[in-house]
Amino acid sequence: MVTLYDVARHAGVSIATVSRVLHGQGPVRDNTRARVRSAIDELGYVPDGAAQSLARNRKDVIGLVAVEHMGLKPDQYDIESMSLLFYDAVIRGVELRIREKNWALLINFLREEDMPLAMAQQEESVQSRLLALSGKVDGLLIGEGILAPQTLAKLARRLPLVVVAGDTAQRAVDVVSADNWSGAHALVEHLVVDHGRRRLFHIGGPATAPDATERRLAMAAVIEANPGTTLTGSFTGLFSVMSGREGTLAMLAAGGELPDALVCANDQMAIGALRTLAERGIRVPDDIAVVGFDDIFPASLCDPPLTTVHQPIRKLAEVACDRLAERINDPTLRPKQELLPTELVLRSSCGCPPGTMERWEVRHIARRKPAGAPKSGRPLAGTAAVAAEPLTAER
Amino acid sequence: MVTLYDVARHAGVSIATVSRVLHGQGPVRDNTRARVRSAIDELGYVPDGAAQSLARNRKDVIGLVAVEHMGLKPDQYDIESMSLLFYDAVIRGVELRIREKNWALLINFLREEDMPLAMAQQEESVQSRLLALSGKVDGLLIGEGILAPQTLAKLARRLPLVVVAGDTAQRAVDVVSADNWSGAHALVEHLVVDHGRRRLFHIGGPATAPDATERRLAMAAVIEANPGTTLTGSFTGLFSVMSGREGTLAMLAAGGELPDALVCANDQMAIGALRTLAERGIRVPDDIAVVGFDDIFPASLCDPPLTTVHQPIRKLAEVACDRLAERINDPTLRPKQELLPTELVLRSSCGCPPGTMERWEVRHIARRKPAGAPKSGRPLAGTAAVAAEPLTAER
DNA sequence: CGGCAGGTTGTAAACGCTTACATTTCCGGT
DNA sequence: ACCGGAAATGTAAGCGTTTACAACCTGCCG
Repeated sequence: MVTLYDVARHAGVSIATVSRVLHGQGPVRDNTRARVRSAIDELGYVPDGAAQSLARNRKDVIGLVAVEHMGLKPDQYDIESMSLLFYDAVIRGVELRIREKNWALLINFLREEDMPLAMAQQEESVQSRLLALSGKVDGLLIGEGILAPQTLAKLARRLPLVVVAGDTAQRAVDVVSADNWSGAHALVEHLVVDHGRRRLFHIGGPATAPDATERRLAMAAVIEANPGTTLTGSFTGLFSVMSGREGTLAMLAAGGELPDALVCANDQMAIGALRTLAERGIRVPDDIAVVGFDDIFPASLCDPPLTTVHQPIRKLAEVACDRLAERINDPTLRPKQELLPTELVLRSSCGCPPGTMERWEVRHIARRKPAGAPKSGRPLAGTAAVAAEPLTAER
Repeated sequence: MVTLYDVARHAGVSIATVSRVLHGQGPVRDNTRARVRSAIDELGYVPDGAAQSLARNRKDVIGLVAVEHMGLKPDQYDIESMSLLFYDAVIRGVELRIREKNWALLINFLREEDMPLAMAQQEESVQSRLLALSGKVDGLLIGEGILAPQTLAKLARRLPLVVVAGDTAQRAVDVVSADNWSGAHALVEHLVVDHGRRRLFHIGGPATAPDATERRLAMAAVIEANPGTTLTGSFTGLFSVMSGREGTLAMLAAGGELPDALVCANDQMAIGALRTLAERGIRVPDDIAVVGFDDIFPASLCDPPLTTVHQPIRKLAEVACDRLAERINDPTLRPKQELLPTELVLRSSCGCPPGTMERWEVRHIARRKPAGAPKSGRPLAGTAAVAAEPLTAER
């Protein structure tokens, strides 16, 4: 390994001078600089990142922790077919932003097998993974509601930390999220008010996902605000295409009259639903409307194109990075929670004529706290508002 | 910041003892261990990664450099709609593998704006980015044919390095790729032999992408081997949905009889083609067959479902990580090139009856070197075999 | 009771860099 | 020539770990 000393010796100067040349600061005579430069590339010298970090007391690396919901059996995890797309876009957005700052990005996935919130032992293992990670970075971007709030707060005390796409009710840490509630509210309202769909079925996300909870609560709010509208049933999925299929099958198995609309907590599940309905010969949107959330790439490709809510992922990433940078600069900052506006994307799976496809920015809607909002220790479970309705297909 | 010294003082021992407790090696009396342990979590101590790396002389971090082809204008880069999916899956696969080794993953995207191979100045900037990166990692996984072979070889001399999805003709470095040639060969042969499609149009990938070149050459080989088969034209795209659209429009603009089949170098472009054809009222596969490559998630969702070639991405990632680990252990190893088998995925866009959808593993096909194989300095351009055919729509 | 082998703990030297401070060199003005 | 000060360069002290080696116990045997 070539070190500063080698370069210095080769150029006949001291290591301080080499360092000065490397960083272009401090006065160096032109011909010295030239000598050092040529020594550097003759030897192929590259500064050691670890040593630099140690000396500078900063690493210029931030970490991103993404959460992945998966089937119960670890071996069901099928990378090839299950790009979640949301975090993929977040990763790209973050990378795009931090390269301007000359930082590097360390990524880490937390899969559900890693984090059944129930099992203390595994929670421990997640924590130790995060601690190890935290030794290698200057700050952490952390997805969703992986960790119990107190754990999060504890981690935040040790390390600059911004929660991405998490629960903005969290007041002890920085959070940047899309406005899931308003988006979902606008979406369901569109179904109910504009298309007159009254009988709704919900395929929700995992209880551990705060965004899924937001969407569920928004749906409940619309139902409550529109007499005559009912939730005919719901199903709790894992955000996967397969979950969408299972939820749809559960809905059909319940028998009775078909609901007017199927509201899925994300696009993957909506896609699973579309395919399952197509197999059964059920027409969308004629027999039943289907909507998703996220506006992932394939959403515009299905048949019919999926009405959904667009998440401002790039913006999300940018804001999160900037917030993290601020916090790294000044760890004493008061935590902020920021909600980014979402957009309704009307395609035809909701009943809109094909080609509507305009995007409407969803204005933030002042959110009325649901009456039965849970104040429990396990945060964000918050199914209360919906669970009050009869559930025909609960898992 | 809490250091080893703080812990040592707090526990009334020396830093060496604390270090021993941390790593469970070297004999430590039980009650000392307990004292240290409790000091550690009272103080919330976490070892500093930089200092560890420096002392241990290894970083336990590897880098992944992904290549992204994009529109000419940087601001066309639209994260939300343009997850490339291939590297997303690679990232997941790599992360899954290296976590077993307790390594971390540093990711870096090289976008085309970063690397117009023509412009020496920018090539410089890419190199400096890679050098900076190389100071922070123990080894590098590097995508595709980003760098000129000599640059790659130079980098490989400094740092353990494995090329992922690159050109296996490269003999100076480790390469792990899917067998693009055999996959594309089997796919096109299926169109020609099984479905009797004779007049083919090609929408290819960027000249800088070795996999695109492989696919193009395989197609040329099938055409050459089957008299009566012709290439009616081709278009060079950027692997994006939009490119697929443009290619299709170019094909249509050329006028004359519609080709029998449209062979796209990846699924995104095939999807763009499908949508464009649908708009024009052209039926697939009745009027024209369309096939893609990669088998990304949305490929099974389009209408009609896309016949394509499945890439063993997870396997690719695993093998690449293992190879890198070997090389890190022993940098003197002779470079190996490995080709992973691909699978034909027959859906209905090629003319197969719906529901065929079996996967056939594509056996490796002994590849006959194309006659006009370029030995030029600019590697992998290799359009020769196809360029011999008349091109109705070249860009 | 001395000595010795283990087991246990402490000391100090790296690791490769940055940077405050000390030292030398250079230059123009007298 | 000489001097002062600015410019250029060198010296050395960290940064927080790991780890070879030295030093110290402890208890047991002779």
